[in-house]
Amino acid sequence: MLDIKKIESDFDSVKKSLGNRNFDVSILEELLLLNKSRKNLTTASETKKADINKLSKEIGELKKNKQNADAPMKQVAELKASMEADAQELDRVLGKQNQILLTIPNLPVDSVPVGKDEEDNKEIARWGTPRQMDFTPLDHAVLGEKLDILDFETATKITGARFVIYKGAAARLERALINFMLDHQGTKGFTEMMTPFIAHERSLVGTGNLPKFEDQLFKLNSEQPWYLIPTSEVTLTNIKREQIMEETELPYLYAAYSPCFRSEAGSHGKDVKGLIRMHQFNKVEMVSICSPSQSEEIHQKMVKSATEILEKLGLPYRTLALCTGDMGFASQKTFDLEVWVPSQNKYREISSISNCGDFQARRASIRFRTKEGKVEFAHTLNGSGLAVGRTVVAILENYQQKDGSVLIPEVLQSYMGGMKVISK
RNA sequence: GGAGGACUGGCCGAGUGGUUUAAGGCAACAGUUUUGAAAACUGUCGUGGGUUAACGCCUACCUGGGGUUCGAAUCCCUAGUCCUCCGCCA
Repeated sequence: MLDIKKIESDFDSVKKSLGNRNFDVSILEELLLLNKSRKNLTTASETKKADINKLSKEIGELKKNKQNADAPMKQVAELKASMEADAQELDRVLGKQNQILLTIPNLPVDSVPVGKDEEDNKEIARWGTPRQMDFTPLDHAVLGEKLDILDFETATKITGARFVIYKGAAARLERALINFMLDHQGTKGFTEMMTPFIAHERSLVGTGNLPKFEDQLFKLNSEQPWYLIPTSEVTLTNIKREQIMEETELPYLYAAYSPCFRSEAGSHGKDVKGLIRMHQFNKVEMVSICSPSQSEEIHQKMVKSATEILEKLGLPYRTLALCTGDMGFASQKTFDLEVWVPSQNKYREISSISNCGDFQARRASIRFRTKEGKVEFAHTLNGSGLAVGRTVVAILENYQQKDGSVLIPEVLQSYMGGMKVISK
C-alpha cells in the first residue's frame, strides 16, 4: 500500500512511476478528492464528538447533584444526529479510499529499468555454459515418463490437469533438493521455518495477493476465509504482522519449504506439458523483514544465496533485472533467475527475488522502533531459493545422457543415498 | 463435537455505568548521586487519525465487529483466541 500522504505531496512523480508499470493512473485524481473529503469529514465529526463528550460530562455532574439535565441532553441529541450523518459518509469515503489504495501497485525504485513487458528486462549476469549435446535433448516430461519417474496421467485421473505424481527416483530427487536447499539457506543465516499451508484472508491482504488477485488463489470452503498459500512468502511475511519490533532485532531472515497452490487462471495453453506450471508445486522460500537501511544489501544477499544453489548444482543460469512493466504488484525492485532448459533452447524462470520496500509492511502494519524511539515501517523481501519442481526440470534436462539416463549432480548424491544416476 | 471460564498498555495487574483524561508495579530510557557499577531518588515512558509554523489541542483504540445509553474497559449480541473438563483422533 502506498502512503496517501506521499501520493498527495509527490503527485506527479507517483503518477509517472505508476504509469511506467502499465497502471491506469486515472483513478489517482479520484483518490485525492476522496482524501480531501475524508479530512473534512473527520474534522467535522470529531469536533461534534468533542462537544458531545463535554456535554455528557456536564450531564453527569447535574445528575449527581440531582439537577435537571434536559437542556444539555437535548443539545446532545441534536449534535449526535448531525455527527452520525458525517460519520456515515466518512465510513463510505474511507472504505472507498482504502479499496482503491489496496489495488495500487508499489512504486519501482529509480534503478529499475523502464519498460513495457518481459522483452525489456535487462540481463545483468550469466553463469555457466549450456552443455553441448551430440543428440537431441528430450523434454523433461518425456524423459520422466520414459524413466517411469513422473506420472502425469495418473495424477490427472486422481485430481486433474496440472498435477503430477513423482515416483521412485524423482520423488527422492524432489525431497533431496528440498533438504539441500534448506541446508544451504541455513548456512547463509536464514532460520528454517515450517509454517501453515493455509492462510487467513488478512494475511493475503498483507502480502498483496488480496483483494486484487483472488482469482489466482484456491479458496477453501471453510467457515473462516481461508486460502491455500500460493507461496510461503505469505506466511513468513505475516509472522511480524501488526507488531512493533525493536530496531536491534532486525533483520529477520527466514527460509521455509512449502507446497505452493496456484489456480493458474488465465494461463490456459501456456506450458501445458510437464512440470513448469502446476497447480501445486514445492518451493523453498526466503523472506527477510528488516529496516530500510538494510534492505538493499539483504536483497543482494538473497540473490547471491539463490545463485549459489544453481552453481552448486552446476546449472547454467542468467540474472535479470525486471523492468517496470514486468514486476510483481508488491515489488519495488525484482531480480529473476532463469535456468537453462535445453529442450526449449532457452532460459526459464526458476527464482524471483523482490524487495517490497515498505509496501507490504504498510498493509500488514509491520513496524519497528528506531534507536531514537521513532516508529517506522519495516522493509520486506522475498525470493525463491528455489522453485523445486523447476529445478527438477533443469536437472533432468541438463544432466540427461544419450542413453536416456540422468546423472545426479554430485552435491545431491549424499541426499539420495549415494545414487549417481537415474536409469530405467 | 459438548460443558464451563477467561481476554485491560512491552509484561504483570486494579478497575462491574460518570475526576479512568486506564491506578499501581515490573521492564526500558534519561538525569542526579558514585572512582565505576549497584542501590536510591527524579523525570520520561502506547498507537493511529485530524488540526497547527510550532508548543499543543481534539479524536479513536481495554481481542475484532455490532448494539443499549446523555455517557461503556464496565451492560447486551456476535466472532476469534486461550485455559479447564468430557468425547473423538494422527
